[in-house]
Amino acid sequence: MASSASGGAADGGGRSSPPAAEAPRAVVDNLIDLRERAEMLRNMLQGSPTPPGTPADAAPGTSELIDGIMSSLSSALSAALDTTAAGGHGQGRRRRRAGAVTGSGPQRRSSTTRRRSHSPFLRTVTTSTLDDGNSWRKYGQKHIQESPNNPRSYYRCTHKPDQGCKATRQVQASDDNPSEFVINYFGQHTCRDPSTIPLVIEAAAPPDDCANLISFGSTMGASTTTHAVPPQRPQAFDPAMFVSRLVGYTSSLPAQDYYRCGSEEVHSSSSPPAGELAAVVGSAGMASSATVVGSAPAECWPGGTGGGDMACGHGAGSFPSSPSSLGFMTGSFGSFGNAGDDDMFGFDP
DNA sequence: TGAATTTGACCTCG
DNA sequence: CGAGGTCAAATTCA
Repeated sequence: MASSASGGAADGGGRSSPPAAEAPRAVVDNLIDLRERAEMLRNMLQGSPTPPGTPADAAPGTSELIDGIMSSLSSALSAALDTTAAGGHGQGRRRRRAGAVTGSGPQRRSSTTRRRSHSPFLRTVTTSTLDDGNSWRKYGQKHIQESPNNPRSYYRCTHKPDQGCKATRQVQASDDNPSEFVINYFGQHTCRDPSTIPLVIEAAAPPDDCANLISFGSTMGASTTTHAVPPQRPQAFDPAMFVSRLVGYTSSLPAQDYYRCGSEEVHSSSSPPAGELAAVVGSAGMASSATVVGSAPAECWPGGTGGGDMACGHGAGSFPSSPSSLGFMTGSFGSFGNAGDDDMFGFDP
């Protein structure tokens, strides 16, 4: 309940006004709820049996309408989250520190601190190397209760100051295998570092022979698992095509082997249930057999009430079976479409 | 000397 | 109130 009881805003400079901080949160909640309902509505419409002979796109207007609604909701949600997270971009905070001379006196940190539970995207990778192809700046380390022996290190994208990239990660040595690291990724890279620029989609549509295939594999010879997507609804919205469009592919590469989006990468460590989509988003230069074992926070994926419908990264990055869910995930997986902006929830068709 | 890391204080959330 | 996440001065490194 974001109770601002603690601390009180009475002290000079105090934390940002509680109502102002609470309002965006409520907006976000409402937007999430709205989007969830829209998604349900679309599922209902798409799930309803269509008379034989009816064109696959029986109700294009309805579908597009809902798509538009959800897109708008995603954008609004993104903006709201941005507002909430940014909190006014308080800068020039000074902390009281023994021996430190602070000219303007201690100022309270503005409410930019957000628990990771509110982050729109999370995936966990177990890897033996800290190098994932991105450049990170360490900004903190802390001993946490659940594993006192392995302090958790906090990294943010090197390009945050200059490009405002919001990607962060937490690195922790594995309890089971100290030589491995458990890395939690939050947010996504919006930076345009040349080494992390994603492959550009050159073709307008994937070839027919791979339209229903999503493959999993790594560039280093890890096992490749191919999952066939049942031709459930031959409608305008083809999940596989959507994923292909999402992550891109090049004509020079086997479309099944590389799915990439931004600089984020996702490996599949296990086979998702049949009928469920999953994708590998390969990171440039990623050369480890990292496995995704994490999942997104529940609030991240409306509709994912634990039933597995929304499973951003859950169980090896499995995708939701619902196209609409996919659409929602799309925005969260990479920065594309609206360049430079927070594409966390938006996607550009 | 500038960039990256360390580290303790500060802040939010449950 | 404690745990976890972030900030930023201090420190280290290239």
